[in-house]
Amino acid sequence: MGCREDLLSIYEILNAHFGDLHWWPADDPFEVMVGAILTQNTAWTNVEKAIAALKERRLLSPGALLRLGEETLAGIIRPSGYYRIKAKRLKAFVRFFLDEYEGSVEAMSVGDIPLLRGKLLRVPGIGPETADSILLFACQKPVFVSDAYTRRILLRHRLVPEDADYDQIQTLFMANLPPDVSLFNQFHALLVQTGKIFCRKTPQCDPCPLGILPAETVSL
DNA sequence: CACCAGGCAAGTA
DNA sequence: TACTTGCATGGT
Repeated sequence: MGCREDLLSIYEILNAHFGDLHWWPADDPFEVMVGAILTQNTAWTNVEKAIAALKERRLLSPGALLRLGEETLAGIIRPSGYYRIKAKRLKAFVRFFLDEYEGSVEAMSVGDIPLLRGKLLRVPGIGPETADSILLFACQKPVFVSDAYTRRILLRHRLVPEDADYDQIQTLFMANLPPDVSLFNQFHALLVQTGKIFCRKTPQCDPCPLGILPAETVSL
């Protein structure tokens, strides 16, 4: 009854149901990082509008964003919500990215993971999930990304206690799965996809442990 | 109309 | 340390 079997079982079920989701939806690693900041507590459809607005103006590059005024940037990313604070966060991240790595994802991806994660967490506006999303989806590091859906799904399946925090949930996955970038990528994508459809906040699937995943699925 | 969305940081006690 | 609140648009 180890949780390892549960996690592998969930993965197999969801993977069979949804197939390859090939995340992150972006054209290049820098767009991944920008998207990771813009999607904080925000519906992805809103982020798409903001990304599109940046692309239309050819502003989706570290240099362009560095030169752009914060107020101007805020106006452009307005549809993503929290636009003033996100403009500040994007500017802070771009300064970090250029100062430390000259805007090179390859340069950033050299060196050990805990050190890089620590540096990302020092950038104002980058917390655990945003840092881990950048590490996994932009830098291709074997880091598991947890999020609100991951937490909710595990809670409703009673696989973690109510008070489990981000790091505990991340550790649960990383201690029980091989450190494989493709696996972590697909697993996170599957959890988000599942969450959007079967594990929303209000719809009536309250503390029900098993009705969440697709019908023929679970037997945990 | 109310509620939610792929968080994070600052304020309070 | 442990809660609480602000940030904000667009979809259901």
